[in-house]
Amino acid sequence: MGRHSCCMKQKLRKGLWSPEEDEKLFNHIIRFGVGCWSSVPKLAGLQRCGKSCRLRWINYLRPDLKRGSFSQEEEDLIINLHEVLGNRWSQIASQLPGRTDNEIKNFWNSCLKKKLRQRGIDPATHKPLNESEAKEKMDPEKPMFDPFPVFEFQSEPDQSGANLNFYEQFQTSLIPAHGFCEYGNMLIDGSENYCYGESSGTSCNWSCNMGNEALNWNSEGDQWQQGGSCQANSSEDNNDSIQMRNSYFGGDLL
DNA sequence: AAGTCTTGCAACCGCATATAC
DNA sequence: AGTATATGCGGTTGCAAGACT
Repeated sequence: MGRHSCCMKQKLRKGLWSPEEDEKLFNHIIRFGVGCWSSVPKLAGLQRCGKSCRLRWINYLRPDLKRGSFSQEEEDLIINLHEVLGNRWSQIASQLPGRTDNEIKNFWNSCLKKKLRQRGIDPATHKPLNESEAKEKMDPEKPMFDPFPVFEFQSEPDQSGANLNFYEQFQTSLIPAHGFCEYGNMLIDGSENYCYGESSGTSCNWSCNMGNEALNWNSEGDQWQQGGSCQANSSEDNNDSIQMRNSYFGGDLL
């Protein structure tokens, strides 16, 4: 026996919304704003749970929603973002004004997946299908997409000096040639060479300006700041390499 | 015309995280 | 610090409409 949903507990309405319910919810939020979703149904006179009201507003009633089919630009953007972010629909949606995560998720599942397969691309890995299949056969245990990729950066220059610049290693390792790379809460646009944002929780501040060589990261002692080449602080053990792990869910550097 | 299958979308469910107390 | 409640997210389901036989 599973647990009862909030609607079951309170014998609230479920299923499709009627035009009357839409009107009540819309009018309420236009007049009073969102406030606390759990109190919205009561105040708006609806036999729905707050969760249901929130979803209806976000996915359907919001005035800033863009209606209609996705443009080619939006389609390309979704594919590029999905390659970097995976199924993090809300983050993808945040890059497409007027589109909801639910809408994008549905569009991906019903349309884009098919299109990519027709082009011979595996929608899960964004790699050619035969390559993905071959890898799968070689090692069926190993997932195709590693959600916790580990990147290594050399803080000691190699013989050619090619790794002198820390952020260039960072950029080469993490950022696709074109498209986006998300690192924690930061979003890097690979084509424009910039990033922004800061990680969540207790620490981590970011500001990168790759084009003009500015790079700051400050996380309570562990820090790399720079003007030119990187000053990498490996606080734990002064290893020759710095290992950065991208936390898939939380976004903090470990 | 009627029945079945497929597709697209709206909405629900359960879980994780954030916030309040 | 621990618990309860609210919110946000992604996966999944159910249904209506169109396509197909």
